[in-house]
Amino acid sequence: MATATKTITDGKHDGIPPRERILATAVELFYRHGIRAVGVDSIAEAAGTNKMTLYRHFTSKDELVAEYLRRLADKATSVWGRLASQYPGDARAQLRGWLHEMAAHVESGKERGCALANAAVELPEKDHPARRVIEAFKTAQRRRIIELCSTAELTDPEMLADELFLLLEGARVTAQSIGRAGLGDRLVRMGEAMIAAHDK
Amino acid sequence: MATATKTITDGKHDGIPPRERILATAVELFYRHGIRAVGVDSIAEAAGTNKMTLYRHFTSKDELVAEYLRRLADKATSVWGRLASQYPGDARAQLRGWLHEMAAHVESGKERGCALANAAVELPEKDHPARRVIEAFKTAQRRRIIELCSTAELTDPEMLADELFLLLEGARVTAQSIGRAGLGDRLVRMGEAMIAAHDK
DNA sequence: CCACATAGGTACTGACCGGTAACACCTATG
DNA sequence: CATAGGTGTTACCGGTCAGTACCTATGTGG
Repeated sequence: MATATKTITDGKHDGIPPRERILATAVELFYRHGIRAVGVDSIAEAAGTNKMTLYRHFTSKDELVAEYLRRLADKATSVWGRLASQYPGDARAQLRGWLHEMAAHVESGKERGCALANAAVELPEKDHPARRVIEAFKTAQRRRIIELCSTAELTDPEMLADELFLLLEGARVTAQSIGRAGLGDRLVRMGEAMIAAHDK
Repeated sequence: MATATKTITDGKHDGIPPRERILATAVELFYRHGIRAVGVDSIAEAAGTNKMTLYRHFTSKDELVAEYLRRLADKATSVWGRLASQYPGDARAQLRGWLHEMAAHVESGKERGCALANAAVELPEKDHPARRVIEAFKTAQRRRIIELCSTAELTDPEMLADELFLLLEGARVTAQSIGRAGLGDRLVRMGEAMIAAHDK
């Protein structure tokens, strides 16, 4: 089991500091196998270091998990800026761009759902440090979509935003049970139809 | 930890056979705390029995998990029959009835998402016995909704069914991260709007 | 050249996990 | 009354888990 998971940050840790290697490895392993399924030992080893060094950078596994989610949340949040600069001043194009991007992402390769949502399933204890990260991210995400629908001057923006938000959340869970064949295209069609239905 | 989880099937196991008590306890504990978080020992103890008896009825924990999911899948499937007899010959009423029921369920009490979907998140190994149960249930569920939309003579039944299906799947995951305050009402509004949009 | 911080390595603790062996019990049926 | 099958109880196995103690590099800045 230990030898089964090969080094992630590999070659020979090219001057990348251990904390970074550990986090990159955590992103890979936690997402792929689940948080509870991956031990800190496996992460340390796959990151080309050891448990002691891991515990010098993270006070506990729970904290490592929280950091792991924080990292993914930041990455997911960054797309809004990219879309804003890609379609400046065009809120609706940004919204549709997000829909298309998510649809492609859901259907592509190694999708295993939203890491934040998955973590919420795996960690029901409501005082877990990861909980704050998850709730903050999802709430912000929803707010952003509402705002986008609003500035795009679509009717009933909050309802449309919820429809789109839940549609995509649903798609990402469902991909894990039913599968993701053709899901991307269907997602785009449904999303576009919802947006069109809220055109003024 | 052992003493923390009190007996589920309690009073004094009123002639209920151990297998039944174990399964009932598994439904409770697996759903509430997650599958990986609950040991077979806890289940046996909370069921007022012990590990040996548990293993006399289930060949492994994985099999117990599969049975636990099978039980919930059957229960969820049974509502279709109930709705059919409640609104005989009226497919659209059955569909709307399902929507309302799910909305109420999502907002109510101790919702922690769909047990089947949660299990898919917790058990990514694709050869796990639970996987077959999950996939079969979700596929059948989707098919049933498509068929209902179809016989209700709504336009583009497959797309509408997917919209409703993903909307509710999304709602159940989201309830675990953002929370479920007011979600039921919003769910009904969105679902009704989707159905209305597919009226001929 | 030394001091100090950071990293790697090994070995350990104590708890828990899934699963099994051996044995005592209790009840129902012959 | 005898026997048999389902049940309860205890103890154990090997493995893994999160977390820590301790010691040895290695490198960097004074």
